[in-house]
Amino acid sequence: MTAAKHDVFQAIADPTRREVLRLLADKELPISEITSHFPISRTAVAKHLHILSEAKLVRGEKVGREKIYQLQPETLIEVKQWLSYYERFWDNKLSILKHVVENDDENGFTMIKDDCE
Amino acid sequence: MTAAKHDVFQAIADPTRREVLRLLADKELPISEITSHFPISRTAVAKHLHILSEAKLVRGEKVGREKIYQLQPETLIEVKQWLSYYERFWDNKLSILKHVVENDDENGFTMIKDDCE
DNA sequence: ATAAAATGAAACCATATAGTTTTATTTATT
DNA sequence: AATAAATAAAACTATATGGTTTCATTTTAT
Repeated sequence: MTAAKHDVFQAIADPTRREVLRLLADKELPISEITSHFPISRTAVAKHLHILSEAKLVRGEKVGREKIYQLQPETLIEVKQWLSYYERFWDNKLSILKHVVENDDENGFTMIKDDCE
Repeated sequence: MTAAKHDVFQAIADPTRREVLRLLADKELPISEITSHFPISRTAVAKHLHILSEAKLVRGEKVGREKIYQLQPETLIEVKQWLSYYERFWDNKLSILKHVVENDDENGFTMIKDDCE
């Protein structure tokens, strides 16, 4: 197959699309419901869904008059594989922790120590 | 800190920039050398490096008349963290293997089974 | 002291991106 | 049968992106 116009990396580059993926991770949803979570038009959301669809991150099925989208999470494995090349640089967990702490307020994560039994 | 114009996800969206990261993973290089690996102008490469720099994926240091760029791999941890949210969908290795096999010729990877002792 | 090397910076260009509004089509509902 | 709901498709817009060429600056070399 020839490479599609949008690949996974481009697809996840947009913050709105990443939010859409998060939504669909919880459950499959029709376009209108997805739209209700964003301040943009339904048409704009539909376009994002097309891009996600091209990248195979999401799959849409027409049911009655609505089109229901669901996450296709396996595709993200491509990203994981790409990342794995760089894991050698931080396969020691300390470097990860260091980075996370240093960027605590930037990344929108609240960090909780994993093994605080 | 306010979000920079380019974040990690946008930075890695471009194939050329991903190749640049690969190059720098091996060793730090000056702009001109990086350029020699691509069919585009030095100026274009410099721009890519600026974007990677904004995203903190690389760091450039001026040494004499050249500017030497090196990889800043910790930043990729942000991507790993983002991905981890979806790991629950394929934390069973079979689904990963399934995906990899099905897309063998598309992703340019040769897969070797990990634990084939 | 000049010339060459390496980069920086500016101006420009074509296309892509992310959004809009408008119009049409399909499918329920009443 | 008529209306409302959900989406599809098209046309348009502003800005971003990825590239170019040209000119200036800084730093070796000869």
